[in-house]
Amino acid sequence: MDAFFASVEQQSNPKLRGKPIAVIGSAGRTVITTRSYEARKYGVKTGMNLYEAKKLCPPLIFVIGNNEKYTHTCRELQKIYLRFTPEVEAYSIDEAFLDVTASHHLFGGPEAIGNTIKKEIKKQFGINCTAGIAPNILLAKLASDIAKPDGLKWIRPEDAGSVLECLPVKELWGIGSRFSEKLDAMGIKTCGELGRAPASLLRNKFGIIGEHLKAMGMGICNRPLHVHEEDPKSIGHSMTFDKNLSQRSAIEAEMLKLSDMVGRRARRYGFIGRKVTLTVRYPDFETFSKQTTLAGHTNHTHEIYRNAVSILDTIILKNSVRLLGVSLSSLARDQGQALLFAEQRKEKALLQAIDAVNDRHGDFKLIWASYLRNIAPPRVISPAWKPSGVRHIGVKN
DNA sequence: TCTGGGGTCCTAGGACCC
DNA sequence: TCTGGGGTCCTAGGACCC
Repeated sequence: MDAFFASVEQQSNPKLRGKPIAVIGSAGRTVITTRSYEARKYGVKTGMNLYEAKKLCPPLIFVIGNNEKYTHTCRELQKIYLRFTPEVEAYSIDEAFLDVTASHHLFGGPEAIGNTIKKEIKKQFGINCTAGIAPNILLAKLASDIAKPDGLKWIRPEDAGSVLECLPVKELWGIGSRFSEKLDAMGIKTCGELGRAPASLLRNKFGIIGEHLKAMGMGICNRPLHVHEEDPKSIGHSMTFDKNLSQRSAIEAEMLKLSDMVGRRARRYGFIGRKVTLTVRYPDFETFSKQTTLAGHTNHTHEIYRNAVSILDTIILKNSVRLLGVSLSSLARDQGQALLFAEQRKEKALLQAIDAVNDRHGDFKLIWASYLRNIAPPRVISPAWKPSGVRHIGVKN
């Protein structure tokens, strides 16, 4: 989708159409999540703080994101894609890969599919999207980037070389600012140059990734579509506070809330984890994390919390805290293993009862009193949200 | 009205084992 | 008259993505 969150907002509120708008979170400290094409002309970028954006674009209108609208639209979009092929990977909340190798002839070719999907989305939701067609997803992503907004581009195998020859390496999916700087320092600026660079040189400099880089420069990509949701590697939550925290009690209350959110999501999707990671960010943005490995797996709120606190006990905080994060990793599926101790069985029963209440009446309806004062309004949804699996968070089914 | 939140993968050093 | 080679797991940090 083109400027997905912003387009949805402009569609649902006609007064916003044709104007520079930016979708933001409701928290005190928030950034631009998506900006309309009208705002892009002024140089407003994703990740910018509001002050900076307003300075660049004085008429900019801030709109607090509405997660339900975006997730609902996302799910409806999946239905459209599935009319053309079962091979659909929901890559993020506004992006999907469709493998139409086996089905395109039924619909008049890939271009016809792209155009039909574009029309159908425009008709149903009033929003624009861009389709990229190519022999692999690296080039399909590139094609859609080139064709944005409201476009359709087909990079045929025989055209890949000429498209890539003069393209800056940074334009490729997987090459960010760091790699592009390092490549630049080696005299490699374009994909053409990257594709021709000696494999040994890239390997010495970047290890295994160096070989991937060369392949990318040549437009080669063998990544298959992830049609079926894969088991997650980690489940985590983090939060930037409106005001930096310095009191230990306030920090612990936030850690309990984050541990509860993590545990609840793990329980909902049937995962247990063996590593707990605590992330801390200071006001100067220095950020670090520490993790601990548990004796066994868990998804119990207080076991996650206790381990996070034990990590905190090993840290001498040198300043107040801007952000805290709690994450559970080394995940396994919860096979309902018997719990050894009566205390654990009791806690499990308690958590099941709490989860049942919250499933029925909404998140945070039944919580621990120690973080009662910490319930913040929901943050704007991560664009990496997926319509199924554990990334499906914070929104009612 | 200074800088969000959700992830994945890779690296490199150290502990530990046989 | 100096100290191998194979491996696993753990940890912290960095790069990338939406």
